[in-house]
Amino acid sequence: MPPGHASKTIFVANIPYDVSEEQLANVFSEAGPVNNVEIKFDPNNGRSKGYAFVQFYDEATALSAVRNLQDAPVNGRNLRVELSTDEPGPRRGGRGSRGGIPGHPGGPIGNSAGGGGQGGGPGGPPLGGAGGFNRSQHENTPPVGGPGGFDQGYPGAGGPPPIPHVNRVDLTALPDGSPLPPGTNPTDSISKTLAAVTPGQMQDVMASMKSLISTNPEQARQLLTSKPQLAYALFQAMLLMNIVDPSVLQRIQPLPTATPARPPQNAYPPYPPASSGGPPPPSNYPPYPPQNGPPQPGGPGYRGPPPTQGGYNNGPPPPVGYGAPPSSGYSAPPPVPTPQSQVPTPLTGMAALPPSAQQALATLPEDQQQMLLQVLQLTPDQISALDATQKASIMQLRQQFLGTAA
DNA sequence: GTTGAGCGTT
Repeated sequence: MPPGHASKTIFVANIPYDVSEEQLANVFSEAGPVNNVEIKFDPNNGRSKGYAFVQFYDEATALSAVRNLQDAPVNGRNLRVELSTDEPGPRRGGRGSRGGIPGHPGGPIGNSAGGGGQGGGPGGPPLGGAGGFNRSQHENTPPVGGPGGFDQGYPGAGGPPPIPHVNRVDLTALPDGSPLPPGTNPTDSISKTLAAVTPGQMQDVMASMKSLISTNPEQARQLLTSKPQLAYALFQAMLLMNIVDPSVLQRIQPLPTATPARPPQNAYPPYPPASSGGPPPPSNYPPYPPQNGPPQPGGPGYRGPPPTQGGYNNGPPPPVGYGAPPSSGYSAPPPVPTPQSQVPTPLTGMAALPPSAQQALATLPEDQQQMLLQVLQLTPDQISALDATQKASIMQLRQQFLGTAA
């Protein structure tokens, strides 16, 4: 590398064997947007070699990571963090397009790992999904919002001293909420706010929240319960970004007797927000990095069994996707009727559908069947009350399952 | 435990 030109990649050693790339990404997203994480594995035993390369989008962030995350404790070991000296071998870059991720041990990690707490990328195709991070080794457009989570100081620039490795959020610095203009409701206000946020900013916020949750869960809990509007906004953002499947909503039980911490006015508003003139949500979210699909044992990329992750995600995996979206790219999450309002569960049942639609539905998991049934049986009045994005989603589903959009 | 891999060829 040219002299004076620092690397965007840092070398991280002393990583516990059971830490996943996602977890590392969480840790290092503290310094700024992370482009790629590669833990090196021993091909013979599938075990982590205890070191990794973390690539950022720019040198300043890499330096910040070295400064701020030096000796950061992760699962009981203190990370050693340095700028990486050597570039990866000459094989990188030019070659890797022949059916699969070349050589990368994307397998042993990334299925149920990670602080996200939800396995299986909902938006991604069930097979052959892209890796968890941007796999490109070359110049990559950094996320909007630019580098840096904190302390972009260069060495010697008189920056602040490295901060300790615990996320601290000054809860008192946040407003409890601001009064809404008359005639607006919290739901729309949140939607509008989200619509004004760029995908890059959204990703930054998500990364920060994930990081907080994994490093300081108790404070994350306090934050979310004391600012329910934030919790709502984050969840809606996750829907927009395809991080969670809308069917998750149907599995959320309303708390029996709610804690006092609830959204400011009415109880949890339904998603999507009912009519009202709010602008449709931004539809340009790239598919959020889906989890690495585990390679098939015996397949080219397989490097042995994944290291077991402690404690995350022991529940059943969520269903993948919503049944076979026909086209590529982002499609807005189909509106999910919530139990508490609007769709009075007109479960006329499968019988009301044409046989072909019944067959298609039968291949889906139970909860998706129910969701689709509801969507497919919306009345024209109900549909016309939705915004354009949602209508489009419904039309697409109806076209797919009923053969007609009307 | 501490600086990255390896079937192939348009």
